[in-house]
Amino acid sequence: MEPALAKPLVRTMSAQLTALVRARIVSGAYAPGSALLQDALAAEFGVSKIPVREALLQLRGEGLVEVFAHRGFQVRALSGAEAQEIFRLRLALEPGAIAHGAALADEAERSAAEAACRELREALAAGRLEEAGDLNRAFHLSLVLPARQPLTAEVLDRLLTLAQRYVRLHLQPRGRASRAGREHEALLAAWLRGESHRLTELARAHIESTHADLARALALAAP
Amino acid sequence: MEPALAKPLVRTMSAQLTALVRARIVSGAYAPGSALLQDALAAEFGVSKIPVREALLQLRGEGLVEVFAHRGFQVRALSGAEAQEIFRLRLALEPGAIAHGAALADEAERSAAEAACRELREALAAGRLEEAGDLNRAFHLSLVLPARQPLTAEVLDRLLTLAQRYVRLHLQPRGRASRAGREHEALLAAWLRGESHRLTELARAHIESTHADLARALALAAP
DNA sequence: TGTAGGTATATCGTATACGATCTGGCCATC
DNA sequence: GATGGCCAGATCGTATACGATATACCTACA
Repeated sequence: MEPALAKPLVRTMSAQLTALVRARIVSGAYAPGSALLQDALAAEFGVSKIPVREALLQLRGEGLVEVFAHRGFQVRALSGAEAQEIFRLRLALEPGAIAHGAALADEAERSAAEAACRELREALAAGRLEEAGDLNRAFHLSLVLPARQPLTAEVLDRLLTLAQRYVRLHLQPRGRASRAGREHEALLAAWLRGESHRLTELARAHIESTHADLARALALAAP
Repeated sequence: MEPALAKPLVRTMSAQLTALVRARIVSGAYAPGSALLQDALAAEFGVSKIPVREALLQLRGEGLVEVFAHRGFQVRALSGAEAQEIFRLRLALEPGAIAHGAALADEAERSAAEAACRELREALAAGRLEEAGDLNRAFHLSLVLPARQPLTAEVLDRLLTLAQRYVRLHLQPRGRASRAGREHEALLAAWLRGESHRLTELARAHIESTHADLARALALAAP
């Protein structure tokens, strides 16, 4: 994978296509359940089917795409049950990882986290909701990466990416953005101070409040 | 992915190759760090490079293979740090998932878990260590699958697969197998009785003891 | 009129072929 | 004698091409 950890492989077509198609799925440009035709995508991007297939298979591994042998690929459908799982898994992993990150962060990583928080705040203030999803993920990751646990970071990165499609659904509510913003500031402050216990508590509360907002939005949207 | 959840896709070459190469990596037939040449593998299996590439990319997503653009694939190296992470993640996820599974298992799933435990025990008793790794993973999964949390099951399946290469390293010690066997029996008994609290405790203890044995073996093996 | 079977078409999965990229060694230069 | 650039070989990544598979429609028949 590499939703955001992408260091290698950016020199190949399939890697670029992976990033592009992932962005379109996460942003909703490719709707849940819609078909992803290899020939059509290849023609659209001006490449052959092979890098397209490799990209789609990669995204299948990330849980964004579903594949049916000899019948094609489609964007994975959303479901309340999956959302439950994503947030349950994040609750189990993220608070601890953030606390670890706080304990081990060096100066560069600390200012990177501050920068990520600021960029997210500014994007929300400017109403750039399109960027907000990626910036939110980047901020959360910036708190985790200093823990130097690459496998944990990768799992969390995937979960954050999966969560994005759901979070998008309830970003509209007026109050949501400002509350999330306050929670982010508090989280960052405790992280910078290394208040381990308070930090895990804040992280837990933030994930839970996000999930609660989402559950409410889903309940309103779907009968 | 589908180390063991493989329902679809078994009708394609790349899916079969994925399973085959995965088995060879997990069993140690392809040693950590060794190169995986596309042309050589294609020739060996009598297919073209394309399904080979797809299989290797899939295994990269599972964390068993590493890829360097334009330089090829290799079996991922082992490291004590990664082992730490794997077991830390399992500790965070598996006890809860097993407890959920116990609460929701139907009759068929209960006997499937019993069967998986028995097969593992018999393989160990017969000294069939090659099969033991897969059977151990299957047993752990059989406790989790009834929770009907596919994403959680997939994450755990991947972690169990990653763990296999490390566990193999310390399966030799005489006492290990019998202690693991006792732990499995106790785990299964509590699971069947639905003793949620005791169950999570047993699961935690089992994962920790496996990890402790491994850490000791690694300390002995590597300076 | 409803259902089973066969055929056409679209799409997939893989083989073949080829240009692109990397590595290692040789030679020129400092 | 060490350093830096060039060349050859091997390997990779992708385009093209083709056989394989599934779906949908259409026909024949109960």
